[in-house]
Amino acid sequence: MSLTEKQRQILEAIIELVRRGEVPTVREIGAMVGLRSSATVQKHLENLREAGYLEVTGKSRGVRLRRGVGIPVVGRIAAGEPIESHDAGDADADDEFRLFGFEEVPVDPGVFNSGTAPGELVALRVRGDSMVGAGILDGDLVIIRRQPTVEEGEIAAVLVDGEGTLKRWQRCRGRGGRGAARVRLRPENDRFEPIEISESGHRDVRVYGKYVGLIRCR
Amino acid sequence: MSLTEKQRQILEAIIELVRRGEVPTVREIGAMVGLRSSATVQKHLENLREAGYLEVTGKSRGVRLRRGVGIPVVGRIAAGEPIESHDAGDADADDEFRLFGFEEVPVDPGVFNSGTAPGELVALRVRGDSMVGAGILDGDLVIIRRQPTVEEGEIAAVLVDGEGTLKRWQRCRGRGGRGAARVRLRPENDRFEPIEISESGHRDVRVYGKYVGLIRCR
DNA sequence: TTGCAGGACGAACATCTGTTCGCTACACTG
DNA sequence: CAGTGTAGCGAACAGATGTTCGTCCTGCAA
Repeated sequence: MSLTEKQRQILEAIIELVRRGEVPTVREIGAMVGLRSSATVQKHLENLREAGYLEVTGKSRGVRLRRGVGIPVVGRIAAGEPIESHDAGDADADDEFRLFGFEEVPVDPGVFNSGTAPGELVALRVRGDSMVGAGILDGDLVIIRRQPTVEEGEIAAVLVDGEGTLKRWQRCRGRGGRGAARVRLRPENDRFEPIEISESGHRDVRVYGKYVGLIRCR
Repeated sequence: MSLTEKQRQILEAIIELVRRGEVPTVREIGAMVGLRSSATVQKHLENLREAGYLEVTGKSRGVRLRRGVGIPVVGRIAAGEPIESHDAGDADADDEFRLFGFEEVPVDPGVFNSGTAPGELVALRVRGDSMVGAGILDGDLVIIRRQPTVEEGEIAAVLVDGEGTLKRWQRCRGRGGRGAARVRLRPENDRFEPIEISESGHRDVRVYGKYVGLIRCR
């Protein structure tokens, strides 16, 4: 059951308005997506409601989002041996995921976004304790800003052969300064060994995003 | 410039409605506080707006709270030697504080409240690293649920002679099982020593609240 | 007493807003 | 071709909603 193009447009318009702190009317939503008749918008709203994306009270400005305002929890990530994260490696499903993930932490993304565009944050549940030295415990929710690279020494969510792990990112040149670049994924726990990977090797290493924050609820 | 009783009532009514996920109208607010005329409510809203508590758009359901929906940051707390927390020991200013604190983390309190009544959570900025063993770092924002006692072994914000510190709470009977009860405040860092206090002694020890969560933004 | 300010009421008004109805257009299917 | 479903438009309507106006009451100071 996927959304039509227009339904997706309307849903995103509502999310955009809500992120601005507004509570839209039917006609305002219509104006956002270029629909002149409130009746047309209403048909779409009804469909979105049936699909479970909205609640509609019937009163004025009665459209309520069921998701899309917090930070989506898109899966789990290993602090230890890499485990599969929800949408790892599935770039196509990614957009859908970020908007309509199964679960969401009702936290204003602005808490973790310093001036960056909204919508690029995801949360991952930590499994394992290889990062306790950085104050990241088993069960914590780490906030990851999606980006393809990170700086030397930053903590990153990294995909190793499609499986996610949370480690400190270090890049070290091979011998002689011109050899194959290497990546070292360093844990923050003496009981774990760093993972070293030659980039020209057979293992696939990709930065999924940068660690920008953490939420713990006990 | 403090609020009149009626203004306070109205402000709290709005906060209550917003916490329920509603966006109130002038008349709905009036109904909450027992005012029959929308004109009366509007005068109060205008005053609250001038006092900086609200924004009013003029459109329908156009009342916006400037604070009161997130978790208030009421001060700093030591993970190390006790330091003064914002409203420590000032029970009278407490209610005002919790509603209208200087700063607020825009986080749904429900994230940290499991079934408990809303409004009793505060956030404190951690200073020091005596709790790194529990994954609580310098600069973290700890979420504290206000309560007068905690269970043995739980982490608590404790007031020692009016100054706040974050430690693991342990109660130990004095010699012979009937001696003066003692309190031990145990840090989670080998470089710090526990604080031991005899309850019958001259030092004032009070639990400020229980550590229920943490937010870190880097 | 007079005057004034705060608080409250009810009525009235102009929009705003959700909703409904009828109509058209297009793509697809039989 | 007729039938069906989706998408769109404009008009109209009833109720919701912010706003304004005039009035009344009470407490307080001059």
